[in-house]
Amino acid sequence: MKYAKEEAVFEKYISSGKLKQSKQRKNIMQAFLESGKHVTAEELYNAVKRKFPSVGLITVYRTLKLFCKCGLAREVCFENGTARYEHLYGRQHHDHLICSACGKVIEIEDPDIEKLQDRQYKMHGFVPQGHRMDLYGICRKCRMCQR
Amino acid sequence: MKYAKEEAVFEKYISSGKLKQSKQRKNIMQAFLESGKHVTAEELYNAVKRKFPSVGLITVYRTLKLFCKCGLAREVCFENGTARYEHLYGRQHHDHLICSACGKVIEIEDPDIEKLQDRQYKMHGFVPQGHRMDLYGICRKCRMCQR
DNA sequence: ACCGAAACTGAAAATGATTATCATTTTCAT
DNA sequence: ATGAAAATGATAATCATTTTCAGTTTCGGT
Repeated sequence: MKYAKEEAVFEKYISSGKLKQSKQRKNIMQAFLESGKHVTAEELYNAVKRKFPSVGLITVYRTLKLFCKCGLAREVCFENGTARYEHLYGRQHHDHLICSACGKVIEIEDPDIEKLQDRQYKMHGFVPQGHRMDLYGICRKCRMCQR
Repeated sequence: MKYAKEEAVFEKYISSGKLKQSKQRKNIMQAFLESGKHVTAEELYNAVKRKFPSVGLITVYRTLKLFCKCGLAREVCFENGTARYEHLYGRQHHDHLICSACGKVIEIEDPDIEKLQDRQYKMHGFVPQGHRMDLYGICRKCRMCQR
């Protein structure tokens, strides 16, 4: 029961709507919780298929949308036109520092920036919901190798 | 010659590569420079077509990519899978405050946040290239109307 | 445990945005 | 003016994602 809390969140969401449980959803959830920082629908599909070959890509898409609705995940899209899903629950919120050359993504946290973001929300009369911040640059290694 | 500087940037880029000028590119550029904050390729296509019905959507796509390469524009994608192009030249850099309910986008600037971002770049040994920050929330108006 | 309505699934087809192909036209240095 | 190189635009292709729909599963009420 490693992910009891996450499962509870999902089950609460399921029962609050008129939704139903299914083994597919359980399998997809398990694979998602074990996955790394930012998964593609397709990547998650491949991970699930290793253990449960019967699930379909379509169901993975649908289930990821559910995760977003219940607050377990968030959809973010980096450069190319493919959506990635990020964990929202049980992991620290973080921003991204991305190397434009090699594509490496470093997760960063900065409480001071968060404070200033809150200031912006207040100034404009917004209720904060969440944010994303991606810093693009060139990492040390790529800078050394010239190209 | 309202946009002389922007045109100069583009021409410099054109001549530095082995590229060529064309009336389509001029027309698309004009429409882009007159456009609002964040245009879709399709929106720009429609704007251009009003004055120059002969240009094709494909050329608009290609030309927008050129604008990105020469530093006049930047591609950003918000929620849905459609890319939007943002002015990079001759306009202040800005971040986004987005209402999740009505979709309104407010442009914000905060020098203090920029400073902290630079600190992050330094801490990780990155050379800064640019960033994007999107703050999601609910605006005052949407909060009032309950839904 | 059984039943049936409602929800879920997965395959195939549809969609929407973007890109590749290619024959034709345009640009530009000579 | 000429010709090579690049640009254009129509069509077709691609890629990620969504819709459709017939068959399957879930679950509350019996």
